Amino acid sequence: MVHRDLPDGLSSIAVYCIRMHRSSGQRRPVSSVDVAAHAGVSQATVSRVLAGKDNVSSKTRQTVLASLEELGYQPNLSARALKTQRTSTIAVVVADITNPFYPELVEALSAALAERDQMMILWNDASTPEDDVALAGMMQGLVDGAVFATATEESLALRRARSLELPVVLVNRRLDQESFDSVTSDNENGGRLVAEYFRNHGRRPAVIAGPRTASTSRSRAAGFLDYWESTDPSPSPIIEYADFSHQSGVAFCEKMMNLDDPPDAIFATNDLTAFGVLDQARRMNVAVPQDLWVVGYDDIEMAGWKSLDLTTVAQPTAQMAESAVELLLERVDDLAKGIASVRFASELIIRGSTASARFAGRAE
Amino acid sequence: MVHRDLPDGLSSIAVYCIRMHRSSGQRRPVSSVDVAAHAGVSQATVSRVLAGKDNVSSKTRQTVLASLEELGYQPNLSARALKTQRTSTIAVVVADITNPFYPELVEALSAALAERDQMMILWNDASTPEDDVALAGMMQGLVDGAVFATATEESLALRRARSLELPVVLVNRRLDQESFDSVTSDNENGGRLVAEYFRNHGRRPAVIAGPRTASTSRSRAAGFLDYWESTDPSPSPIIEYADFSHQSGVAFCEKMMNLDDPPDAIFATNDLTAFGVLDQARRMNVAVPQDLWVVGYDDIEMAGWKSLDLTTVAQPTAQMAESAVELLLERVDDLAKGIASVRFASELIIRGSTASARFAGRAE
DNA sequence: CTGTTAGCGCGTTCAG
DNA sequence: CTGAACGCGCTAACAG
Repeated sequence: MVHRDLPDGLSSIAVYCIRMHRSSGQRRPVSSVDVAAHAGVSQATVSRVLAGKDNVSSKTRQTVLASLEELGYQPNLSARALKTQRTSTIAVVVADITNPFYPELVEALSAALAERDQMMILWNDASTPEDDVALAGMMQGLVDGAVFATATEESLALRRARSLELPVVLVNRRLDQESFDSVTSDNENGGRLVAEYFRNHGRRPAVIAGPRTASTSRSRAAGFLDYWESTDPSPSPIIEYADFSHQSGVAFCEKMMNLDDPPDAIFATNDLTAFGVLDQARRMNVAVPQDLWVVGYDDIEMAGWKSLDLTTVAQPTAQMAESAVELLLERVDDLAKGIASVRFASELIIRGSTASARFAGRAE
Repeated sequence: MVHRDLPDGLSSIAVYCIRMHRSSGQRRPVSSVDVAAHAGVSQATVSRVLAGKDNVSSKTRQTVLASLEELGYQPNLSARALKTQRTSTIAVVVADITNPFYPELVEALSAALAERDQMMILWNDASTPEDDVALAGMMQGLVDGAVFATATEESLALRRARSLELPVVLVNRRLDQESFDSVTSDNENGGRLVAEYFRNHGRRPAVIAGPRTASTSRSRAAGFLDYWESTDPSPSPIIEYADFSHQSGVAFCEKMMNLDDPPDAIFATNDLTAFGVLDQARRMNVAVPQDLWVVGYDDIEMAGWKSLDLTTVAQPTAQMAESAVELLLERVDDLAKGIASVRFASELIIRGSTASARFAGRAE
């Protein structure tokens, strides 16, 4: 420990020494007070240097920076948060991280947050309802806001967030009443693109959607059906609402292929379910795309794998994440600002699970 | 606000009213002081009730609980952390969340942590090196410990953690020098099982491993090669170290199939890479399993899909996560306790990418 | 330009 | 059994 003559820093030095002494057993991390004592300045000055304020002489600044370095100081974030009422931490709420769409979204969110020096707490909402308590606790003073990637109308967590007036943004999903900022892609149009594609190729499709409670399911299915019905008065395609799992696709495909007059195209409102459809088709020796076209939604990376090679609708995940984080941080700064809904365009990506790209050209 | 006659609570009440007043613009969350004022007790008593101490009369306890409920009190976790030096938050460090093995592990960790009332901060280590600074910051007072799922010898983050004396446990991977608790499955034996399986079926294999810096790659490959070389003095199989990506499998398979004397079996030390091998085989019209056997490692869920149907080595992910969390929390309680290495058994799961299960019976 | 002071909300002595 | 007082480490307002 450096010893200096100080005008009035004695008390600080005393504190420092005491701390050094009792530290024998359990070393405590170095605090800004320790640094101040070491540098022979007041703790406030250390704080100023840390904050990069300009009202510090360059000489003192050097001294402090040296002490900072030498002692290996790291700010205590809890203390800072307590004082500033800002944690620089954002919660990301996801229902099922094993659905491979979400890791891609989470990664994009993680990058967008890191870029803005925010930490990320991942909350797995799939768990039991009593987690609600923990969730509320978490939100109180632990995070500045939350990104919900799997919002449903009846989500407990979301209601909690609202009652706590926690800044929230919804990505991917949205709610009927626009009480939160949201970032989505144009799901209606995505569904419409698929319907149009099928229609132009004379296909007779069926649809396997996710749960009705998810806006993505509803919008994608609605976009599909609206187009379909508007272009042909004949009976609507079979549509079933299930969940977003692989198994749903398996079960639906089996059911369809066992019909007397099976459809020759299946639109799944997410890729994971579409993979289930592909799997079951393979198991039942139904040739894809000759006897069955399969289209998914999300364009997750696996959709491009040769073994799956799935035609699907792409959304700009990275941009959506970026936009969501931006919106959220704006709301953290100003809770009262107007609600924004950002919507990105979606795009049909044609692969081997439908006609070859060559034929698909006729789609438009 | 309920009004009561209080012996000495006046000052508290005053504080409470002031807060109510200036809250007009920006409502602040209710604190334990607010609750105390409302219940007509001291803040200390509220704290005692919250902590479930027994030295509170049941009458006061009722009053306080009622106020707690009525005001919708939520403890401020930053303040608690500052006081107790415990955040009840654990960092989970992962290199590449889009590798589908990790979401499964993360989910298991998330469940194990939730069960013990711990929050989870997800840290994506894949990012740039300057994140190291942020990482260090994060660890200082923000988390009680960290689970590293992707430890390599030269990991900056890990070195940081060590220098901060942050409690750490490694899952899945381990380091050469045993300076951290670790939980792995028996990777050597997993590799051995695959080698034995190939040997018993007269296959001439090649191996595509992950990076040398990852213990999983090394152990799995070593287990494979050790067995292979101990049972036959002829030239060792071709082995290549790459990364854990899908693309590595694609590239390796292409290279192998273009050899004059191509191998008729490929062992990839993780499933994602094995899928790449399968994809490329399909692209090159190499029949699996007739002309090429493919085996992966991890047994992620997709390995069981009909379109992929991959023979692989399974490890008990959930148990590993459980064990890791347990070990970590023990160390949080006692930083000085001895280092533990837990190792789980691994198991060969035979699917369609090698012989059918019927033939595979001969493996043992 | 710098030091002193006052809390942020909570847990924990120490009196009574 | 309960209340007053203190301090965790930090930021910010106020003096000088």
